[in-house]
Amino acid sequence: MQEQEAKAYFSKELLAWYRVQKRDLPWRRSRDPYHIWVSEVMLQQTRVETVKPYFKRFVTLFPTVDALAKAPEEKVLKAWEGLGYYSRARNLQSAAREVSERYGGTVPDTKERFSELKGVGPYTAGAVMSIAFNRREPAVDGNVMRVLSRYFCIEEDVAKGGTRAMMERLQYELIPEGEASDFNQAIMELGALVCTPKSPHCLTCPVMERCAGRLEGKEESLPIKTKAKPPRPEYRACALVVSEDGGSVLLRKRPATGLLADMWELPHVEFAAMGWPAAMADAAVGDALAGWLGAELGPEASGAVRPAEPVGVAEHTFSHIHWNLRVHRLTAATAESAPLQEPYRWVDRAGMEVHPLPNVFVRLLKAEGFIPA
DNA sequence: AAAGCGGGGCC
DNA sequence: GGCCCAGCTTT
Repeated sequence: MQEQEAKAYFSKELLAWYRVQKRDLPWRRSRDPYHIWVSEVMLQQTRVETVKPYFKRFVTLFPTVDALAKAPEEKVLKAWEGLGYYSRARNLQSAAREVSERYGGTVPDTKERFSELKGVGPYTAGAVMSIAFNRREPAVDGNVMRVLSRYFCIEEDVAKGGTRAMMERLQYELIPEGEASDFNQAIMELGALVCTPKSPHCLTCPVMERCAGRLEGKEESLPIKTKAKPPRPEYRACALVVSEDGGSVLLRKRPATGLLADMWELPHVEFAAMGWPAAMADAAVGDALAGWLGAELGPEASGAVRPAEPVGVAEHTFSHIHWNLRVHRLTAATAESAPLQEPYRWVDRAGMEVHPLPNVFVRLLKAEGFIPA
């Protein structure tokens, strides 16, 4: 049957190509399932080049499951700072604690057990089980969806759950006996290096001859995916409060759930939540922000917060929200005269090392000279 | 099934 | 400036 031949051809040629072309990546130098696991979590929605330095630093700081389990959460988040999707880090540490307690620090080697851990979904479970233990499990990510939808000319919407399940069955059939680790890495490698989202390099593709999408002239239009909604705008006033001696800045810790959970940030507030007009002039924003922050900090500090000057506008786009931050420098009484209560804290330059900040605030503090560029 | 959840690279 | 990406969790 022709389809069986197309499958056997795909598996054989892809594996041969991978043996020659595979990249030397930091996590491929380790056989430690924990290291493979860390790399797979970091690689969720994140490019290889971005992950490389984070991975090296992370496994140096936390070389074993037990080391990660014992570490303070702030240190883990700090090691993740700038990578985004911070729940990945918190879930990974939670899972490490589970493995440490229930399995004595040994990573489970079955998909059933491993999948019970926090932050481990179908992709990560399949990836770690196949790559680290050579188990025959599919691991369908964006690369695999793209490669399979093109090679087999699958025109179903890859955002649908049913399509994903079909891809998993297909990938499972394609895995040659005893070759799950290399084959799964090979198909992802092809997606990363050759079968790229835009302008795929078909002429150097090891399976071009029998690629149905290519033969139909659809390699650029596959995979078919429904578009994401545009992010909704949020207009916010943001306070850059530097202490009187210039050595500290006022930060606050975010709640343990939701956007940027457990991260630190400059205090800010949404215009709409305060009933402020979005088109408010700078002077009015400074006054309103000072009044709001004074109330936030409590009676002792109230009235001690005063507007200084507008700094400018910082913008930051998340996958679902677009922040427009009107940043103002403010002055405030410092620790001695007005003790702060949580979640607020004065943090000096050295203290920045233990306070994980989202990138938008790191950039802001660098631009204002508080963090060295 | 849809929405929430970051950030950077690429065209 | 828009689009895309080595996903998981919650609702």
